[in-house]
Amino acid sequence: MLRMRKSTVRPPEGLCPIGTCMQVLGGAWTPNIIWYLSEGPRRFSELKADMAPISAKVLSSRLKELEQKGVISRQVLDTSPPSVEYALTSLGGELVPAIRAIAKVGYRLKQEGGTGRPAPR
Amino acid sequence: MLRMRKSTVRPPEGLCPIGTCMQVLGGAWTPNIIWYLSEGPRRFSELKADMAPISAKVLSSRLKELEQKGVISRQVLDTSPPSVEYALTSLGGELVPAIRAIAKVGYRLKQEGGTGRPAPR
DNA sequence: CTGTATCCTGTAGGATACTG
DNA sequence: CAGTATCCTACAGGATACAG
Repeated sequence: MLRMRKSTVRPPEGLCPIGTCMQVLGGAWTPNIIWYLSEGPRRFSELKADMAPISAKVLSSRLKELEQKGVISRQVLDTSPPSVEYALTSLGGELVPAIRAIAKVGYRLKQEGGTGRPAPR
Repeated sequence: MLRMRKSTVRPPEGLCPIGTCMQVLGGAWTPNIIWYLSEGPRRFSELKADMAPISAKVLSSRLKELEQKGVISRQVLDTSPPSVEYALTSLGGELVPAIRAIAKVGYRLKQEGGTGRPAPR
């Protein structure tokens, strides 16, 4: 259900700095995770709910990756039942402007829908 | 050769604006294309060379997609042999800051390499 | 030079079931 | 609740060959 478009997101890395970062937000849902965490810390199930049809497996692995890269932090709260809170690290916070920039253009793109005005050279 | 990491890049779109834009720069190499075009118009073979091991097929389809979305323009110059010049449209130009933001964080990410300082809450 | 047509493969990620 | 373990498959994209 909900087949998602795939794409390779790892150009050689040496070419330009893009690759490096795309490795971070290249994964499916990754930008969304950052997005939602930018509004404040959030628990696993909350994120899961936020992101509707994401599978636990994928959410879990994206979170693990991001944690390992120092983009988010994971804190186990010893409540019962146990809950885990994820939050952006300061490094992760730096991604937010980038994400917002992307989102901003996303809007325009959706509006213009492919008008394709020639470049203003 | 040069196996590239794949990832789905199309979260439901309704969730947050990210999806919309990730559809644009989600494809492999796509950010790089924008990146190189941001330095000025460029021909097919130049881009191909810029991006080293990209296959003609992929470059071609990415370019076609981007053109269709109004992000780049394609102009056939009637030289002999014929050459084609690609350039960012004004809309495409708006992607550049986003890309740069991504690139910027890319550097940091590479440097810090996963220090993972806890969030400053 | 600028692509398109095929064929083939790896792998991201969905579904589902199960654990602490 | 917060995951992990399996199994499975669609599809992005590499290689190669060919075309205008």
